[in-house]
Amino acid sequence: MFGLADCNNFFVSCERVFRPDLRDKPVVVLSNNDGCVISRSNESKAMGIKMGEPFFKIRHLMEQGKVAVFSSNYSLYGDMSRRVMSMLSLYTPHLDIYSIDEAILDFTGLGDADVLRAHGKKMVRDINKGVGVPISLGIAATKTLAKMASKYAKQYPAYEGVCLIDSDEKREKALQQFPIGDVWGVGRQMLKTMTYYGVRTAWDFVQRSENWVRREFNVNAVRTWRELQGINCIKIDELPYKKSICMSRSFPGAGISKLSELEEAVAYFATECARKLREQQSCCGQITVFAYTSRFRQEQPSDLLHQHIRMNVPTCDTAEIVHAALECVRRHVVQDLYSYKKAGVMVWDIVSSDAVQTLLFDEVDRGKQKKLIQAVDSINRKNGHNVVKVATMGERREYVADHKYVSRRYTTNINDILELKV
DNA sequence: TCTGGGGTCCTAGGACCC
DNA sequence: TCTGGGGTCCTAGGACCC
Repeated sequence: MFGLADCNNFFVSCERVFRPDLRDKPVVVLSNNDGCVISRSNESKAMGIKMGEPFFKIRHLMEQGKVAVFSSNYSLYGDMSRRVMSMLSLYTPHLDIYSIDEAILDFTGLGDADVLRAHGKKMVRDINKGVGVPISLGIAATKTLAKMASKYAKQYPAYEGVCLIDSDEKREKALQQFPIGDVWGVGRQMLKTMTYYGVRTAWDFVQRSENWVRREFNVNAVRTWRELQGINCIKIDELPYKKSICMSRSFPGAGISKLSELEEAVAYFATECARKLREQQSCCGQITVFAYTSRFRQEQPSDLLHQHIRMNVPTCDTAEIVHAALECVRRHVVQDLYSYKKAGVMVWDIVSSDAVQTLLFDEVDRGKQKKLIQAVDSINRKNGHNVVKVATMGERREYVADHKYVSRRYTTNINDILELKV
């Protein structure tokens, strides 16, 4: 049996831990640049605020005091996530962290349904008490079913946060009431096809033949189809390292028009990618740079920059990656008449640092380079992020723009710690 | 005026091999 | 009516997830 633990309205819940006055109030958390809504409390969902809704469309609600708004505070959410995960790991011999707010627990051999339910309820209570974040736990024979169960656990308060699917009868009932579009693995495109064929619930879906599923969709859909019938076939890999790393941002206001500004941003993104590569002891073989103008501003000239470079030898060296990224920018004709709203750097074709294929006629002294990187990393670790950096990055420290409603970093910055007045 | 960011996996089609 | 057969590897694009 698997347990799927999902934090309810995670970012909002994190904010509420330090703002108990907002417990039963409508709350939303915004994306970078205060762009759009990415987390909603149940109360804001009930008000009809949609996931991904642009902030400007609901600003009036905030101004009327009807909804509390927060900019995203990833230092806080990341730290709260670590706390939740570390508590979750106490309740299973094996924990797979699936995302910032979700994890899969292996409950194999832990006991019968009653034991599991009691175990799960204790876990949910303990985490609520220990971290302050509400959790929903679904338990079933497959991960897809457990995910479905966790949604039921969230939906019905009587379950006290835990829903268990442990018999064919329960599975059948659960499938019959579950909209097909809410099934894990069914996205927008698949939903369209399903609707066309009159498949409305998860139950309708499993009534179809395997051949039909394979014909209309692909092997992933077949896996989902099997999982819904209790056949375990989705493996969540704990990848030792990421296969691609991307760093990108939207620019606020009119965006960026000057080549020099675009270069600064790209140099910064490339620096961060290189740092993340080294963090997981890996090197990248290829580098992609992209930038584009607003897709919402039809009347302005539009442009798409998309260039990539293959490295002779996989690298994690900041200077080398920045250099390649800037080369990508310079290959493209950047004109002042374009306002780039978003840009980013992606590094991929990633290999482990100790498995790099070297080049016989390599022109770079990699030993020397390595020493330099280590020295720079060690200075930056001691003295702060990017204290030593490539000059192209300019004076700007980070590309976070508007975050007017950001909360304090209560748990990760000593200056932001809560003060109690007695 | 204002519309996020970061990932993985699969597939089709082309280039190549014998 | 007819066009050989069987492979691998690579890549771009599209699907999905949070």
